[in-house]
Formats: sequence, structure tokens, C-alpha cells
Amino acid sequence: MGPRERRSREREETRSRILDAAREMFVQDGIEAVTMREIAKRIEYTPTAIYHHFRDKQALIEELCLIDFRGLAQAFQKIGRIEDPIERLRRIGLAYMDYALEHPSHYRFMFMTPKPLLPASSFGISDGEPDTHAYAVLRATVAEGIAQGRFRPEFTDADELAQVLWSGVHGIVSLQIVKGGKGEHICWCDPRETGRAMLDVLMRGTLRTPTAA
Amino acid sequence: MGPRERRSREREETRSRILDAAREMFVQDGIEAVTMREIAKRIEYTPTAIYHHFRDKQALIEELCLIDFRGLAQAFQKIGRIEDPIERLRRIGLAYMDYALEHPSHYRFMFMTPKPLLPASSFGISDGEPDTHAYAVLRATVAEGIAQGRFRPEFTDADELAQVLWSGVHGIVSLQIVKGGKGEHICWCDPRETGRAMLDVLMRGTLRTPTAA
DNA sequence: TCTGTTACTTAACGCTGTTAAGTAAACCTC
DNA sequence: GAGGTTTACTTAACAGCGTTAAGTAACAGA
Repeated sequence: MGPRERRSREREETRSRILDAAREMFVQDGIEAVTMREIAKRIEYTPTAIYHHFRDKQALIEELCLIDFRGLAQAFQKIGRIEDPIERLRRIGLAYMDYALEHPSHYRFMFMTPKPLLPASSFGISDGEPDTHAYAVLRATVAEGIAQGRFRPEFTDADELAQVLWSGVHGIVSLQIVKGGKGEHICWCDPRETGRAMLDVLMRGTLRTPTAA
Repeated sequence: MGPRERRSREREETRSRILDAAREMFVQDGIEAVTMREIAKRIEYTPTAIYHHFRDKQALIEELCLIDFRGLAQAFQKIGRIEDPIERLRRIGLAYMDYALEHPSHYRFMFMTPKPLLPASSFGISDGEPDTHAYAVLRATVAEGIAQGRFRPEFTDADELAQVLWSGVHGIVSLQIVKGGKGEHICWCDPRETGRAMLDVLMRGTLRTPTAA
């Protein structure tokens, strides 16, 4: 615990302060309100200082989202203990929608914004990024259901079925995030309700033996 | 046909040239590549000239999208002649997804980007904007199906059911637009295929008498 | 011919993300 | 302990953005 450790600990500390400031602005005012200058001002540094901790703005926000998405990964892990793969799917869907609706800014950045093509496993976690990992969990669960013969016979491709299910819940939350409520003439229903309805529809539409309503 | 008409015709002409230039950049390089300065350069005007035809960038692109979305409205109108509301729903879903996949930039701007709160029927068309109108068509068709007792008894709210169906197809195309193919580790299926699968799932999940596969 | 409107340009403002160059302190080595 | 290197940060600037105030030159109508 010489001065070397202290230095790198201090470095990590300002790094965290940058992330925390960015998070606050990010969730409060949305992604377009996050400017490097304002993040810097909030922590009383110059904008340039941030570039010693993050390659650019994209990388900063990406890391922020990745960190915060670990919450979803943990929720998935807990769900993973449920035996019945179909019940597991249902719970995964609910957890996913809950997370999206509670972190709309994060969700928007991760799943509603095209990335400028990140250089393929840009940092440490390799292909363990939360989104890819989350898809892997979904796909595995779907595959388990297929193997158990729980789905209708036309669903043989785990990727296709997983993507249909993902699209269903993604559709609900993304439409809600971008159009929900506000000035629209459309009378938007409670997303938790339509979300549950969607999940029911997806299940009844894909399962061989429909569960009792 | 005095010089007065000629003047306003000329005005309309440069207005169209702005829209055409913007459209070209918009579909080719995506929304973030559209800068006022480059649009102006392409038609050999100064950036300021554009502001004599459009309030700001948002209004320009909005009008562009609205114009181009008339193609979808026309497709919906043709479909409207089909008698069976369920078959009509299916066709509406297919037309919607086709349009989205053929005009990803337009779609992204219209349904995947939060608007800075347009001042409620900002110009002429009032609440006849294509997106609201398209939803009205969908909702009416759903309501017709409900009235005919075609859906499962738990679906009584036309808005809720319409939003579930819309979310289903929106989920497919929006996920495809933002994540499709590219560098991902996920093995993405052909969106036309997953789209059809989604439509089948939605129908089987909502209809009282499931159609033959 | 005069007057007012119209379509456009020039020049600028304030903002953005980003970077080259400089500084001052802390560290390691001799 | 002196010298040199590394580190964390600042200063100052660049190029680009959307947007606007003010000016200009051509044209329309009286």
C-alpha cells in the first residue's frame, strides 16, 4: 500500500466521479443533455480531464450503461434458478421490461440508438457485454424449452423464437419510451399492463400446451 | 398566370429542391449526417436560405418524413377494402414492416426518436399526421374485430390490443434497424421471416378461433 | 418612378466534441 | 538528495454545428 496504490486509487476515484456526474445528468435530462463541458463543470474539472479517463463521449456513456446494466444481469441470474424454462421466460420478460421502464435513458442508448460500430469487444469484458449476455440467457432458455417440446412444432430455430420474444417486449417498452403519454392524441395504456398482455400473447402464440389464462 | 404565380411557383420549386437534397442525404447516410450546411451546399444555396422555407431542421425533416409516409397511408387505404378485419390486420402488419424496413431512416426518425414536443398539430394536416392516422386505422380494425367477437374474451380494450399488436411489429423492425446484422455476435434472422413469425404469434395469441397454421 | 415585398447572402453568435501543447506535482532511480 | 520520467491535469484552440440579425439586390404593384 505504497504511494503507487494511492495514486491509482485516486485515479479510479475521479473516474468514478465522472461516471456519477454523467449518470445523474443522463437519467435526469436524457442523453442529449449530457455534454462533456457540463459533466466537467459539475465535478469542477476541465472538459479535457475527462479525456484522460475515457476515449470519448461515446465510450463514457457506453461504460456507464454497461455498469448499470449489471443490475439486469443480476436479476436474470436469480431467475435462472427457476426450474421450468417457460416460467423462467415469463419472468425474464417481466424483469426486462421493468428494467427498461426504470432506466429509459440507459435503455434508449443501449437498444434504440445505432452505435458507430464499436471495435469488437472494445474493453475487458469481451463478449460478456450485458446485452449480448442477456440475449445468450434468453436464447438458452428458449432452446431448453424447444428441447423439452414445450413450443409449437413450427418453432425449431432457437434464434428465431428468441428474437420474436425479445422483439415483443422490446416493442412495448421502446414505443412507450419514445411516444409514451406526452402530447399525443393516442390514448396510451399503462405499459405494465400492455407488457403483461404482450407476454400472455407471446406465450399463448408460441406454446404447444397453452397455459390456463 | 401573372408573375405572381410564377414567383410562388419558383418558391415552391426551391422548397422541393431542399426536400429532395435532404431526402437523399437522409436515406443514404442516416439522420445524423444531415446538416443544414451540407443540404445547402448540395443545392448551391447558403444555409440561411433553408430557414426561409422551414422553421428549423426538425421541421424540415419532419415534413420530409410526413411526405414520404403517405406511401404507407396509401398502402393502408388499399388494405382497407379487404372485408375480413383479421385478414386486414395481418396485411396491415406486413405493409407496416415492409415500409419500415425499406425506409429505415424515416422510420427511425418517426418512431424511434423522441420529439422535442411539437406544438400540437404544428401545420395544416392537424391530427391527420400519418402516424396518428395509421394508428387510427389499426385501432378501428381492431375494434371491428372485437365487435365481431373474433378475439379472445380478455381483449375488450381496443387501445390495449392495438398497442400490443403495434408493439409486436414495431419491436421486430426497430430491433432490426438498430442492431441488425453488423458486428454483433448475435446471429440475426431475416427480419421478413421473424416478422411473419411474429404476426403468426400475435394472431394465435389474440384470436378466439385460431386460424389454421 | 417610387415604394414595398420577396428571396436570398454575409457575418456572426454560442454551442458542441475533441486535441496539441504546456505545467506542476509526484514518483522512481541513482 | 538530485535528476529525469511519468502522471494528472489545464490552457487555448480548432473545426463543425444550428441558428439569427442585418444587409442586398431584384422584382411587383401603384
